[in-house]
Amino acid sequence: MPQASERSRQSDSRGAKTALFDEFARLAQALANGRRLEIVDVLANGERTVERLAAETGLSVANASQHLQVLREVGLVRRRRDGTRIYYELRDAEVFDLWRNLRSVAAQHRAEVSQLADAYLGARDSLEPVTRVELLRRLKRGEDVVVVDVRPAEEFAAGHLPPAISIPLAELRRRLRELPRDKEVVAYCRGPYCAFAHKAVRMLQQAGFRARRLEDGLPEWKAAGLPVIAMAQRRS
Amino acid sequence: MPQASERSRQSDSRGAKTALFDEFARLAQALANGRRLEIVDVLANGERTVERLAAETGLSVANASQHLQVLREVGLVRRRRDGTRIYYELRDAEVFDLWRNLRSVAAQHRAEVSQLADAYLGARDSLEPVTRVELLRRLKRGEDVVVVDVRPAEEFAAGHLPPAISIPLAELRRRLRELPRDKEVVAYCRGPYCAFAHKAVRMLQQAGFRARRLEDGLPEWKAAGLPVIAMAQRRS
DNA sequence: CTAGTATTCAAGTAATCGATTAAAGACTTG
DNA sequence: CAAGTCTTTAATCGATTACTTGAATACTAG
Repeated sequence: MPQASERSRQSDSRGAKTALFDEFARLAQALANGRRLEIVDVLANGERTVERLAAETGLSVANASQHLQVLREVGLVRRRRDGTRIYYELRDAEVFDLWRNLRSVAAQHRAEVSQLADAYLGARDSLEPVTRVELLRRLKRGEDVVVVDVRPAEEFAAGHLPPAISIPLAELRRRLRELPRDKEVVAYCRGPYCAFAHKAVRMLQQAGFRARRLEDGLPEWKAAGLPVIAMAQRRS
Repeated sequence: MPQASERSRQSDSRGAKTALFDEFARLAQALANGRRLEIVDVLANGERTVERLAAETGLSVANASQHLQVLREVGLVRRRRDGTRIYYELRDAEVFDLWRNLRSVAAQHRAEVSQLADAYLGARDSLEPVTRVELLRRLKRGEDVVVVDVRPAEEFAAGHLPPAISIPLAELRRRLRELPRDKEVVAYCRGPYCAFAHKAVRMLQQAGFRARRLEDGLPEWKAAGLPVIAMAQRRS
């Protein structure tokens, strides 16, 4: 944006309008990077240190830190210090709404997105995912459903569905015996573009379980105003 | 984004995730420019030709066209041809939601935005704006309110509040006599970051009218599911 | 205070972006 | 089909972006 700074400096009416809309654009600019969006998607599940974010997104620590500065400058995330490490989190629920709105529009209007989603998440679900409403109804009726949170244990601790048990995807294979074969297993993770639950359901189905995926993840559940349980916070 | 294209080309799991989130980012990228956001804001009020958009945003026609291609490539706008000219419009209501969400987050978290908004729109309203709910209540009660749409006549024709009369800002000064002095005048335009209604209210107040601004514009009214009247379409 | 860990900053480089200008396309009208 | 209008494309150039590497900063523990 070559002239942007020049035009923004003006103070007449057009210049003021330009400057105002450039400011809105700066926010979009902060979201205009796939790695930053991955970071936002992870942070929607709870705060993280720079190092963990870097590990989860496959970025170098320095690079992750730089991305976090970009998000911080526009107010999308905030941080708190705990001893030598720094935890980042989304500024508030509206930031998550924005990310959800963005990906929703992208998914609706861009064929590329659903193709790439299939490529990443695996082919379409063999079974329809369970909707939030359906899950709630079945839980209330006392039907036989087991809800499994397959995210890392830390995220389960930061907040999870009330009836859920925690079996991180990495541990699922060796903890299959903890799951009942006479009930349906419903797995969830970080959201519709997180691969954990997809993988978990495939693994469970191959092992002979009746398993389905919750339509989306914990952040969406929380955003829908449904109850979430958090465990006692760990401070280093 | 130097490596983006390389990484996107991979087909392993990380590469697939990278490609997927890069695709989301492409949408944000399209919004990451102040001029394109101005275009979106105008288009929320109805379709426009390239030439008109260029005039309204102060861009050259070629430049406006290029921005429109960017928006079109990601599916934010679509176009229809009418003889020699081409009309662009927002793809659907969700695109407007996204823009609104973006500017809402920006306004909430960034002090710069409200400063720049004041600089562009003039100091804070001397009177609180009228909320949609309040206006509806007063209209239903038959209280004395006159609603004025101060946008260009074309936009009024494309859709307006049922009780509104059209007096484009440019004509307001010489059409003051059409407005009653014993009623309150409520002016609206394109939205909270459009200067028309602000200017109209200042002009009216200086001319001795009781005038206030509707809290935001027609697109938000429509998005709230409230009734909108459109006049017969003009085809070239 | 020193060593150690976590995070941020700074410099360098390849890729991308945005505006201008000029030329080419697309369609209508005579 | 030729002239005219509206729109798009191509080429160019300065500015910005993202990642890497290496060094600086901030804090804790001993």
